[in-house]
Amino acid sequence: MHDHAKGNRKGRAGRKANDVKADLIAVVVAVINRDPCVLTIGLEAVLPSGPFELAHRSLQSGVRVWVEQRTGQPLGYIEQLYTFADRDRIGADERAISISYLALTREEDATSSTRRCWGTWYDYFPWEDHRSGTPAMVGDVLRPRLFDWAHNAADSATRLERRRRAGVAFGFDDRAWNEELALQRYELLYEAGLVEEATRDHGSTALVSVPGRPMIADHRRILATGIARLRSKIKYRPVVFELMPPVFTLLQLQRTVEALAGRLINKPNFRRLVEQQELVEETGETSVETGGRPAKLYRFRHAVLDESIAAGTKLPLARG
Amino acid sequence: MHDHAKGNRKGRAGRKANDVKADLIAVVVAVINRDPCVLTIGLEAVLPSGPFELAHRSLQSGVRVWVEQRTGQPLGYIEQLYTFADRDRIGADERAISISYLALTREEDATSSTRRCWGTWYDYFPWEDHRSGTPAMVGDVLRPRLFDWAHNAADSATRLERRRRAGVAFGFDDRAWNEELALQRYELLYEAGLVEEATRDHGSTALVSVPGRPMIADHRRILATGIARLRSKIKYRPVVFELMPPVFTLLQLQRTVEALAGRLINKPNFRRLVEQQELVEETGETSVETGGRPAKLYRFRHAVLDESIAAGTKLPLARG
DNA sequence: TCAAAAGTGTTATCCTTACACCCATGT
DNA sequence: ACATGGGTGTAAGGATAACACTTTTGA
Repeated sequence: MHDHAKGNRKGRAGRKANDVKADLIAVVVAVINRDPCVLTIGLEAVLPSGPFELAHRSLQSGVRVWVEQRTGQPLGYIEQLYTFADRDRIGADERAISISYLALTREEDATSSTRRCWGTWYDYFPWEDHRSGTPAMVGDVLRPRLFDWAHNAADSATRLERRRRAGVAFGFDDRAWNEELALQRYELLYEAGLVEEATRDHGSTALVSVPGRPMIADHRRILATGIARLRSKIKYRPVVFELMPPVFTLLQLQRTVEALAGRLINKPNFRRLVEQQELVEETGETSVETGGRPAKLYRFRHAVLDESIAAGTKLPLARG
Repeated sequence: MHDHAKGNRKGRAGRKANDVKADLIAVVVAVINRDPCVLTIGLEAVLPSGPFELAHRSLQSGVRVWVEQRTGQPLGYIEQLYTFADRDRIGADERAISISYLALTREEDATSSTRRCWGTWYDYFPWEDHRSGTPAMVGDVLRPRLFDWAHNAADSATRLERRRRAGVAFGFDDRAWNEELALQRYELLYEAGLVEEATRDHGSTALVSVPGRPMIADHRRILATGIARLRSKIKYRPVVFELMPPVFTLLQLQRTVEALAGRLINKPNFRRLVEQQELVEETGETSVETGGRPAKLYRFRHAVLDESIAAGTKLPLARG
């Protein structure tokens, strides 16, 4: 969708002062060995990207071209994440716009090219993995640092506000952890000056950063946006299957969802959920896997993509 | 969010062949007299828009500037909708990118400027208003035309596929109507050549269009995107209040939601839903309105924006 | 007195949640 | 035997949906 033509545009004059550079940038995700991985290029923490060019048929196909050229990784599902503009740079006569995309794929080729570099996203966001309980660093490091930050605010209204925001984002003060708030958490840490990018951007070096690998420019924020979007999307649209092999067991499926969500889920209930929504069908085969009773193998029912597009109604409609 | 700076960019060379023009374009919504209205400029069916300029602090502030300059309408809530590129135009050496936004506001000023022009969005999408039952045109016009289109497909697989897509989008064949599919419906009609924009874009004049006012360029598709987004969003985020006066009755609130959703909702259940989620609080006053018993007046509890950010969990978490 | 809108209650049903428990295989 | 993972059952609690009914005003 969003790919058919725009009509009836007035002819344009030549390039003008307000023209901008448009960059395409991709968060490419695969789950490898129960770890949610993101594709970076070279040895640096850099997301694959490139300029949008005349030759590209559309923005999406531009993303495909760049990623496949630079990493050799073919992409499956793609969706747009967000578009943002550079902040003014003094003396610059041009600005750049970044259009970010989320892409899902499978790493099948064991021959990991040097161009292709997969890394767990929890290297960048160690506070996001709650599969073995809340990480110690959340209580030991983030909580005191964030509370300090709150406490150092100028007025008491701001102090309370910061406390509350930290509490909501990280589940302090008896609040529940919400895995979908990945972006808010990163932005809060940035605002509090607790990630390297913040001190780097502002030229200050005062605060010691919190654990978690930084990325170039604002790539870590884009990655956080992708994680948040994916964690929210798996709940109402069957996108997980883009990350699965053609045939899989229900536990493999569960582990994949757990990897993305960063939390453990209840096995019996998860199975019922999947079966009840008729997302999968048995292949008839069973797997001869590591340890335990052989598991039935399933495949994704591609038909569900057509069928319902799950209503998702929350409105109490009349005379139903 | 998404407004802090990008760091460490390499210096850029001067303008290059791949630079593009970036347009900002806004779907500005208000509900006036129980009708969901969209802001257009002049007498034409044109959404307010303008180029992104060096002077703008960010994309969002650029949208605010343009809309307020062109229409005098102050904007409240704003969110990004989608970014897309023009299709190649033969011989063009430049392309344009459109970044579209959804904005919510209230029309308070009864002195409707000539610059400001509000029109029901159901003028553009008459098939979307199901508040008085399914519009006759859906069964009388759209259904036969879409079935013809399906029937005229080259192969039988495509015929079936088209039938199914039409059925899902418009609720044919005993399917339920889903108000969130506004964009799919428009795109289906475009693909079937049943809206003016389609024949205009392809230079053909063969088919007679279906009722519904066309817009310039692809503005109608952008509007459909905004409608779909808003219809989906009101279900899980309290954005309706951006469209309400500071103080209102529960029935006014219900009518506003109904206007947006294009369907009637059940009064008692709606009230419970609102009260249960503690979205509003009584002002203590009652309204002396048109006909019937005086209604309690409510105001939005802005606190809810902070509090929960409603989990929206669909995963069966373990040992919760 | 009636129309119109405000507001309350009650029930059946479904979905989610939380457990408890048994099955099949390899070592 | 037991560890590991596969797989089923069930009962409590909450949310939703459907509908019936009472209250308060103005014309």
